[in-house]
Amino acid sequence: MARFHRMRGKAVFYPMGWDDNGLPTERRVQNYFGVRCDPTLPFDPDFAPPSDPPKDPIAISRPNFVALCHQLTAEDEQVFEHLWRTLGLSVDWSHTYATISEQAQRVSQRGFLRLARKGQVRQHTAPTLWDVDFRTAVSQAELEDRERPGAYHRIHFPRVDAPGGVDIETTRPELLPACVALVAHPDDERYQPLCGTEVHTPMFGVRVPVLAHQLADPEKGSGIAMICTFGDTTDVVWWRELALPTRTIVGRDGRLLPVVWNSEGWESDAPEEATARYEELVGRTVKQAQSRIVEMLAESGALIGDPRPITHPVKFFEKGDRPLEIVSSRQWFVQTLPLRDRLLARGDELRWHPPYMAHRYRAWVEGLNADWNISRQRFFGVPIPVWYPVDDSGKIVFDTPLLAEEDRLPVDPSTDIPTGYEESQRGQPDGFIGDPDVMDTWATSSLTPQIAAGWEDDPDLFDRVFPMDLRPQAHDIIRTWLFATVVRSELEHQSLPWTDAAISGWVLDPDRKKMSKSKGNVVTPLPLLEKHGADAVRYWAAGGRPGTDTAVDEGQMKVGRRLAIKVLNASRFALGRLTGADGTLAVPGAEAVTAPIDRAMLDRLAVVIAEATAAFEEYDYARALERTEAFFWSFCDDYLELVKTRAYGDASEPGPASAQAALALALSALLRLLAPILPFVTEEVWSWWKTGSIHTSSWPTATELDPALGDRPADPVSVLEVNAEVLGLIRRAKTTAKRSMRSPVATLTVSDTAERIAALLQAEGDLRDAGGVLSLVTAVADTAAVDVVLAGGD
RNA sequence: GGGCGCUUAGCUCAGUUGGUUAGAGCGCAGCCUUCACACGGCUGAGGUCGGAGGUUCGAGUCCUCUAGCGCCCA
Repeated sequence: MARFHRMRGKAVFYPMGWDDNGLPTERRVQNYFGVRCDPTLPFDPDFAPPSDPPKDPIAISRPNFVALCHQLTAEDEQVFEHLWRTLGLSVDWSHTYATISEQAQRVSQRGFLRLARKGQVRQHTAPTLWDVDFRTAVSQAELEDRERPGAYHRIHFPRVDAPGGVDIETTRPELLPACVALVAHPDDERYQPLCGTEVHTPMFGVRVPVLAHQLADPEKGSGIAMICTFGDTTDVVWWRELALPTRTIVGRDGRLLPVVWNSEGWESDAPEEATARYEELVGRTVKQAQSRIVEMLAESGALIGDPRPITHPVKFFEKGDRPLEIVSSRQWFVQTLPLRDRLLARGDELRWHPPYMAHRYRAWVEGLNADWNISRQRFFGVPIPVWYPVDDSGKIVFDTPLLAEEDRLPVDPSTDIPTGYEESQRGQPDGFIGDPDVMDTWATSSLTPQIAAGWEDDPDLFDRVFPMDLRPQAHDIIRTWLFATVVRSELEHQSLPWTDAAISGWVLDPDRKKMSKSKGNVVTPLPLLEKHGADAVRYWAAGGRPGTDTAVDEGQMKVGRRLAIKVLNASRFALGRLTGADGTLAVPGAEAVTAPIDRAMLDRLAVVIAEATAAFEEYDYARALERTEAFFWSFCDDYLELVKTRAYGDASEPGPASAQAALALALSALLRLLAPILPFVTEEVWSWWKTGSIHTSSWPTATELDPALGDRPADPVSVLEVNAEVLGLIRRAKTTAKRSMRSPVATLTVSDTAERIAALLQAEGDLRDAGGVLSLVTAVADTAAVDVVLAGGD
């Protein structure tokens, strides 16, 4: 697309960006060097990673860890740049950016501070999706559901003030100590009498109310559920809407936290039993705690019947290995829920390629259920540019954060000092403390248009390129990269960040399976580029229509290579005819095109140019290529064969001059039509007879053929098509007779309509030469027929 | 459960507003090597368009229902 628009005369701004901050880099660094980050350790200026990564990771300080991240991403970027250059991406490498660079950090932190001052990013303590292995919060956009085995456990809750009780069913019995209420649907007659009463949690003796809420599903389990803080996102909704207390038992490491029963918030009518029971659970992982509590529930008689196995969707961090927990923690949130309508309008305003991808965006925005949590408890990322005062008792005052000044950016609050303080006051009473978190990687990559365009650093560039024209990306990150970028642009500039989004599919393995490291079916591009050549690989890639997944197909790469070689050979022929006896190029002017068949070929070419141009304008490079390629093959197979003999003639004769002029016009246009897809072979051929790069030449237009075609309308019956058809029949006759294509035809008899016969005879000489026809007989008839009598036949 | 996409020759896919015998490439078969191309050329065989019903003079192409596959969201 960049090459097409550049040839159309635009100054194309096409930077490359490396998104190198974030978890994937951390994980790669851990595995590559055999280290892990322990932020409590001091910086070791002499640390060097061992040459062989040890089995047990070495704990290193955060600055050491971050240094290794920078080192490895720099190496990886070299590899990628080499790859993209080999592939022939026409990137302006002088505008390369990286999301961890100082400039990107400055933009990212500035973006954060602008929102913070407007109150559009705020911190508060809230139930947060939490990965217990990575020990970080994650956002709604990073969730995925995975089907996992589980079981419904039926548990009896006795009433407090009356005999009897109620059975609930839960897949998370280990959260029983965190139960804060039971809930049933308000219309569920079975439980209406219970609503407003209290029950005891079994074994822990905690009084919890029975409440009604429309989200309780009468069909699910026994129709009444226990609300725990927090088992899933529905618990969070109930907790918020029913104003329930919080009883947190799952820690950030995924293990059960200590609880003092009968202390405030943990009131129990059976504190001794609760303490004894909980003793057995504390410190265990969620999974371990579950098996133990089920045993205890069975012993105590509270478990009714056997657990009933089911398979159900469980929420995971997309990069995680264990189910997410929900913990209450202090995080920074970008407001997205109040923006929903504006974001939907922006989605409608954006031009999507293909258009149906707009549905993905709409579904995502309509389904938003939480503001965007951008705090991450990780190490390699852009720091949140905030400190907090510490009061005289040593307590952190979160409500009055100290925002960094914009002219100081980028800052790292863990080493930099807020204005008005001294380093000695860090962590001290009446001092300050830095926010320890970094931002979600999407919080920075959502600003890539601003980073690339030099927002506030280069106003001239920014004015010229923002909003941009095109975001190219795959469909899996519509809800993250695309969505987040729209959010930030809306908040900061009240506009779309780009007018168009071209959404690609995935590259699948040769068996049409999704590539994954764990399956071991990853195909890397460089060996394919080395084996088939960049033009060939690009040809295959260009066949992947927008939005459609495409399997790696070496067969298609071979076809692409054949096309490239064909371009070389056809060009060699055409240019050979345009070279005079003295070896210099001699191209007759366009007005020399007089032969009807030459004009017919150019008529077709004019249509192809229009079609390819329209397709590229719609970002449909696949269609543009298809149209051009189809024309090119028939150009070679039929037109070149028909005019070959004439083209060898003397340029001072009208016939040869017409053919040569037409060849030059067609070759010039064809090379340029193919240049965006096959940049290397077209540039090579261009250099044989033109000055300058084909990639800065002008895109072909139908009007450039006007000097040859005039304003004459295209013939209703194409001289080229009729003659190509008859030539095909001659070839068939020769093939059937197992004769060489050069063997002569004694008599060719063609019967057809007067119109088609007339068209045929417009190129009689060419047809005779190409088919080796000694005698041509034509007849006007209602039934079309072609009879080929080969000479010297047996 | 809601939504989106796909289902056309052995394989991968085109078929734009419904209109003459449904196209391409790969693969397959056969033939052809001086004069652009054997890292080739030519020719050929092979589908009635997932299924059912409907609208229409006419449907792969519009509508309804239905099956299977994939994806997104809940």
